[in-house]
Amino acid sequence: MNLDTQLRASISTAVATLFNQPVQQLQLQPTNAEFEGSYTLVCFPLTKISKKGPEQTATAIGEYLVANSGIVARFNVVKGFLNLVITDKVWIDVFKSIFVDKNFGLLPSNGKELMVEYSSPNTNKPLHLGHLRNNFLGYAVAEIYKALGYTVHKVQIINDRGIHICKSMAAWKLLGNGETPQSSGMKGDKLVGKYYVEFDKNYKAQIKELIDKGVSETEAEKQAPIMKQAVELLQKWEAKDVDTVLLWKTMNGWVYEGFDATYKRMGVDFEKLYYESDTYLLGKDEVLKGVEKGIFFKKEDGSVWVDLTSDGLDQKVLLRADGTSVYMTQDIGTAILRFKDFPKIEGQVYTVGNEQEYHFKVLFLILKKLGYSWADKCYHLSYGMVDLPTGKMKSREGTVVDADDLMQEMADEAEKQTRELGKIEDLADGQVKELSEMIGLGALKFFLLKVDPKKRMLFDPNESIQLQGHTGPFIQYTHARIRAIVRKAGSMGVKPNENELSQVASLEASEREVIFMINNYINKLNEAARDYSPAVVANFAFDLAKGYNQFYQSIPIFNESDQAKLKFRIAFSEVVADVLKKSMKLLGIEVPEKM
RNA sequence: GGUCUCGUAGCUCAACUGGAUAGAGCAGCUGCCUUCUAAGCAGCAGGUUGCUGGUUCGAGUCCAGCCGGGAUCACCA
Repeated sequence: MNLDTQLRASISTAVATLFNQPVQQLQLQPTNAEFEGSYTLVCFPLTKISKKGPEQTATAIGEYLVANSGIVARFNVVKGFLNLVITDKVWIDVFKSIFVDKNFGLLPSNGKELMVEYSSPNTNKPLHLGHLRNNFLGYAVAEIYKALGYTVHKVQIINDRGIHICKSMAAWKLLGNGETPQSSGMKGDKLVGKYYVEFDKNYKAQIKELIDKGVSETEAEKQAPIMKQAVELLQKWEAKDVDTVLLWKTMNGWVYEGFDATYKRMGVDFEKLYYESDTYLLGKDEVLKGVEKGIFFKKEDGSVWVDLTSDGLDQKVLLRADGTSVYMTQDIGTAILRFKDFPKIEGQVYTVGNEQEYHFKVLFLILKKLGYSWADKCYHLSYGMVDLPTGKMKSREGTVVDADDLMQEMADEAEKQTRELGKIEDLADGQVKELSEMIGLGALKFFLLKVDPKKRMLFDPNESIQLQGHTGPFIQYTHARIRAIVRKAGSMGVKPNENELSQVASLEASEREVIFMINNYINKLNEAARDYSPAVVANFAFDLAKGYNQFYQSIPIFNESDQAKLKFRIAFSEVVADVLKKSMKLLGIEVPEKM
């Protein structure tokens, strides 16, 4: 049985026996480093039923546990805090059960299914730093749920239609001279992005020209020829004009080739792709049904609205006066479609920036009003913006950090630092590249994931490229160093086995602490899943690596003459490496055997 | 203006959801490589948790009011 639950059960029995009262909630927490013990019971809440002071209550429980539980060696009481020392035998048993469990950290299927949407870019420009946070977050959340036994469907909706792509198309037609990724050697998404920028430049120039001629600004924005062409392309596209659709397909195709390369390097994947061009007409029927049922209402001009004022929100349009859909309508339709495609999912997670919080609040309310019970299980994984030291990223000011460029810079920097440290002598060329990629991306992913998703964060390039301290490479390094120990043990013929582990009589403090952390791994995964926060896992991995390094530095493993202890420490090291690897894997970060 | 959100060491972030003397990393200073990888470890220094009240055994955390950032309130997506 799990030590946690065992301890809780013992305490419950103690309280029930001593005070003749059932317990409600036990407040059990890790003991602060300054006191002896591993678990601490907060006794203030128990004084009501014990009818004694906090110290006496704690002492009574402590004495009972030492006498009866079989797992508590001794205790100390500081104010109302009961610090419990668990016997080393119990810790060794805990470790043993983890050591023999080859699937430790991976729960068996719980039969539940979940959908996670992330990425969901527009197809008119390349992916940037903001998308990286989005993708790493969505991917990691999906992986964390998988580890907890869920079947997870990763999806995205690609915004492949609309005025934005028509702008790139208009500029390409006008200025492209038939340029293609092949003819220019440019990555497809970059090429289309280039024409999006071209559009903007020309558009601005044309507006200025018109204003100089005395046209008003709002009028100039409409009259600019290049904008007129973009709008015309959008209309033609909606009318399924053959040439326009062909150009649209071609240019989107370029973008997808580019995206695929970027996703591959990022290490993310998707089970199913939804395209806005397929779904943008969905939802209208649902809205009309809603009107019949009286959930929505129609205004005189024919537009359809939902009234959310009783929920503290506003009125929101769902169909325009001309009967066409808006973004919300489409999202209603897509949500319903997804539950038809995957009937067993119990909910959806939308990984979308926090500027759309209002939108999702409204969406989920509407779905609930329409009678879909799963609306309660839809969650907007709302993450904060990534700021640069210079402020916000702005495409117009050219301060956008490109995803491909950034990944390359990280890998280059990793290689540079690896060379400086003189660590590549025993590696072949190909291995250097592979290692640099692993370290560079590890640094980047960890940097973006270690922060609570909900909070906006600062991306300082100089800091992100750091490979020491609170970083991914620190954890990768710890893993590699442990693997070197395990290899050495193997070559010496030291092979730990289950039975010998019990021959160890006592543990060092650093060993106890690390076992405590490993034993807490599943709790941390649950916490991360509950909060949709990979940062919990990232910080767990960091703490574990740090804890192990303290052990490593204070105890020279191979100096140990006691064979049982030596073998225990090899097994112990192996398990730490394994848990580091597994937890990092959930973040999409690989760990090396050597570095 | 309404709603939401954030404010913690010089900087970047934690704080197990109300618990003990608020912790890490970076930057700064001091030690530790003839023994398993120093991308490491140990230590020093750094704080009125934006401000003022309130709730209680106990508040960075909950409530109210200020101050200061940000987001959002389209027949855009």
